[in-house]
Amino acid sequence: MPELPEVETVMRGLAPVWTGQAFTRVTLHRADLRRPFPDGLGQRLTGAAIIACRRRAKYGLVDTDRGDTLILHLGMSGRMRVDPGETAKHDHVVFETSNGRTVAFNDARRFGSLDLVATAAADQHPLLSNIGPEPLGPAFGGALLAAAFKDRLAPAKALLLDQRIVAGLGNIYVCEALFRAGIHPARTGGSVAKARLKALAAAVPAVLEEAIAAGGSSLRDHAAPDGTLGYFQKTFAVYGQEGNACPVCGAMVERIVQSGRSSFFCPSCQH
DNA sequence: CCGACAACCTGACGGC
DNA sequence: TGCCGTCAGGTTGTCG
Repeated sequence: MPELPEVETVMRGLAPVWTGQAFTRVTLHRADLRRPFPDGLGQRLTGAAIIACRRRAKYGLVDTDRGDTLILHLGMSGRMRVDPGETAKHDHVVFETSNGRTVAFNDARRFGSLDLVATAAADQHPLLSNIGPEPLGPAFGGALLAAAFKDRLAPAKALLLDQRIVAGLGNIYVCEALFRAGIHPARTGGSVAKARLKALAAAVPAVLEEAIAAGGSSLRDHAAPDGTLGYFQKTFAVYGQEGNACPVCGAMVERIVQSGRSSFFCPSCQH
């Protein structure tokens, strides 16, 4: 569910609630999500002060003054419920902080995860060590895409989804970025023209920035009554638009399945 | 090394 | 109303 813009929005929402506060209580309602929680997670966090809330790829990182970093992944259905009032079904971990606030990690499908690692070694942790550059950072661009796509027979869709090439893209924003760049999702990486790669290098940060801006505005609205930080409503040009008109040319948006996942595209705009 | 696919788990939705 | 099949934003391991 949450891709880079959603995780970014969640961490920006968490930052003012948590930064500078200490965890006063961490309640675990189960021992695992996708993987077992680290040993002593609750005790190791309790009493620790939060220095920073940040993001790397689709992971949220919470640095503490004990030299530990909590690494959280929202999986497909994870949300952070701020001051939820009552505990709800699938509130697996509840964090209380010294400012009297409560945040519940809710994850119905339990594909999410929590890990606690040394801050200094976080980048070398197996979860993060093989992840490619941030698409909103300086290392991302046409040259990187050209190198990653060169001679590849895998479809462009699969390459953009590969976290080792570029961090944080998921099914939605890959579909949207390919649409903007005019690249058919099934086109092999190696056959994408240089000009299209350049367009793609511009489209990727553009769609992400717009999504973050939309998430930020919905965050200010605090639309969800329980303060849930998760993903936000946004309409997409092609994602989920099968059978609807392409916003650019009016042709009917199509859906194909690649590696078991839906790809949406405009057959007239994308080649 | 590369690419496809099943598996993990629950909920929402459409059809009958 | 209820049951069943299908699908969902991610990641990881296995197989050919």
